Amino acid sequence: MDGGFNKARNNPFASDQQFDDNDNVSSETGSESPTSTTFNDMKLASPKKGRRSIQKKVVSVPIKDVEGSRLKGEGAPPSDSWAWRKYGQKPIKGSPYPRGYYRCSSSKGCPARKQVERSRVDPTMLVITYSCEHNHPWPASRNNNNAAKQAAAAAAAAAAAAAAASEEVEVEVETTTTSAVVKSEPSTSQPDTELESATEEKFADLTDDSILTTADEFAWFGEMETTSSTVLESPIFAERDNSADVAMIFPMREEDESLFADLDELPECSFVFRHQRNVGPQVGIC
DNA sequence: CGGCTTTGACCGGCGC
DNA sequence: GCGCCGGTCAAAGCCG
Repeated sequence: MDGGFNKARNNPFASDQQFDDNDNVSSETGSESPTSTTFNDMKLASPKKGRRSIQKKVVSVPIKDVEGSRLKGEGAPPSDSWAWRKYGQKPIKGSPYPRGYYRCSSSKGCPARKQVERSRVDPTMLVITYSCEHNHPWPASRNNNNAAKQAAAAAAAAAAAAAAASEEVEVEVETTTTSAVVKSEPSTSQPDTELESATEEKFADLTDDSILTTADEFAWFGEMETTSSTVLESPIFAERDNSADVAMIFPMREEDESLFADLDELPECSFVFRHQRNVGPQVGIC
């Protein structure tokens, strides 16, 4: 127990408690709008330990969106094409609903996490907080990059799902290596039940839509396509082409070798996507 | 049998 | 210094 906990303390994600202090839209504040999504670059300000940069994103999703996906109890997270393993649940003070803690299980060592709880201000809304770390050491070997990329992809998917899940999304992210803005206009024709496929849609368009480059450090993400092939091939995507302009924007990776060599210095989970009608590129970084 | 959920306990951070 | 609180661990049980 205690030993295990100490190990957890080595996890740069641990002790992100204080993020809430800086995160104005943290679920703790209950100030998030029912359809708001925020994605903040959280930095560990611990004066004692090495700083880690963690991004946190808060999403509010109508519960009806998640019901039928993987509902197995209160606060069940919406399916976002990535595997999340629940590792804890706690009652939160001030909220009648418990908060569930999930960790990405899509790949080993995936750093992505999320917290799911019902909004105390609107019980019909589910507040999902995605978090991912910056400056997380990447696997040195190329082989391991796949896992790392999957981890990043999961985090990216989380952000993408968050963006898609919200009718109105505005995200601003700044990292040590790049800065980006994510905006998502309300998807007027998107049925609530499509939340589950929201993330997939992003990847779907990626396969045949424009692929742009905003930062070469995203090169690794291009390969992620292969790991998400099943998602990319989802028939749902075709339908969405008309209702929203969704595209993942990736740098092409002719220089994979060199790029991966630099992964140690890259933000852990970075991706670029577009989810806005008739608008420019959007970027989500986890 | 492996993976996931549940649940109680533990620890660190923070406020008072 | 103490207590509260949030986040995580890990054992046990469940499920496919």
